Amino acid sequence: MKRDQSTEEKIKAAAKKVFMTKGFDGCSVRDIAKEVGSNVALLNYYFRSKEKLFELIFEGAMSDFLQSMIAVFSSDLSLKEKVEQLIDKEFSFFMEHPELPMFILQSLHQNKTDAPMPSHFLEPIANTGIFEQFEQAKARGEIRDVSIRNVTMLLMSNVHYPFMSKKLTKQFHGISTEEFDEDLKKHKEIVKELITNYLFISNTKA
Amino acid sequence: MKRDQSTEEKIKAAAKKVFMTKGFDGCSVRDIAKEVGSNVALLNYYFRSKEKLFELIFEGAMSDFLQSMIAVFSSDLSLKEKVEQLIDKEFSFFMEHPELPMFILQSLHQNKTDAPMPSHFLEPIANTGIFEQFEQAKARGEIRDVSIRNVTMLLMSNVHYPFMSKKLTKQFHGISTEEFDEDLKKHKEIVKELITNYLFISNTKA
DNA sequence: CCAAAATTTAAACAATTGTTTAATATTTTT
DNA sequence: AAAAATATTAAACAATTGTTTAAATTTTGG
Repeated sequence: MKRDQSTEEKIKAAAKKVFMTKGFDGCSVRDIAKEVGSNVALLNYYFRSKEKLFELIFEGAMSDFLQSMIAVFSSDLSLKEKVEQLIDKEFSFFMEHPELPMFILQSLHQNKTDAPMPSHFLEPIANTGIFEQFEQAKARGEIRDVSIRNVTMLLMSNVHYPFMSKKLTKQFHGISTEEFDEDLKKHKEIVKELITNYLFISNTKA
Repeated sequence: MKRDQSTEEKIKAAAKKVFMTKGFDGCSVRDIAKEVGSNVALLNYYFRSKEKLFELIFEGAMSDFLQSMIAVFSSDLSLKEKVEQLIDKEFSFFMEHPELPMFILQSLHQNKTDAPMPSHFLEPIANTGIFEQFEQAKARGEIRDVSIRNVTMLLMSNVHYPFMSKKLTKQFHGISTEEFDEDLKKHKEIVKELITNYLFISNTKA
């Protein structure tokens, strides 16, 4: 029955590349077919429609997007160490996949996938016990009385946004990609210090 | 010659609305015409092409986007007051125009406008003297030895991102719009405290 | 090796895209 | 009020869109 896995995979890889850079509306199925080096009909043969193919790519991207968190949360580190590791790991992950945050947010923004986030995305995170660890640290007075939702917003803002704003930032300051990458590295360190200093009470003064 | 200003303005308003929500690729000129309640040919009569119309809307959006900063920077407040005011003003501005950050970053991301940012955008900001004020404060040891580029990245991340990530955040935490807006208000206060505490040396301890 | 199944292709489909043309309507100028 | 300029419309344009059809090719299983 199944002859060659690689064609289906080649299409997925091409679709990912094209969708990521141009967005769902910004490309045609022929753009993807050209990237594969093949025919348009082949895409529908394997994936039924452009929309179905996109949903597949999006789900994969969302999975990658959240996956990088889970490894950190699953470890048995202290909360502070987890926060620091999360920032480190997220930055190196997005350094490898800089288009990911924009792709995810843009796709959600334009209702390209209006279904609520499936529980199989969220449950693995909840299962790490990170939320309980957070509440316990709060109960012990180790961290500020701030909601985990606000900490999440803080973390995501500072970790995702820089990768989304590369063009704006470069133009705004008139800097090169190299200078921007330097700023990025420095930003990571600032964010780490900033957030741990804010969140962890006993450590506001070294 | 000019008979009625309102048609041209009506088209601009409709185009702004449609482009903002759907993006350049996500809408057709007929979508805009329908929003105006008129004909497709009329758009090209006034604006020559979809692309030209978009560039106009984009420039206006970018102008609004940067304008809200300039008022704050032009005042004769202290640097700390300016930072606090900037965060306040930016938040209330984006509360009124929540789609703006996503529209700007997405448009730049997809090279919908590849021209470098015109100097008439940047110069008004430089002319406020904010950069000099920053360097002087640094020389006097009032603030940390951190580049203004990194402070900018910090501010933009925390001010823009929350408005871009509304759908992701709501789905992630399974919360309502009202709850999200509450988080937003709290986020603003956190960011203000966080950044001033980090940046201004003498004020790390109240 | 041969038939059946799976894969790949080229071509066609109707619908939609941005733009233009040419005719009609409205306003302005004289 | 006549003429000129401006504004608005409907219709058509070729190109591109996502999808389907049907034929050709390749692979698989007996």
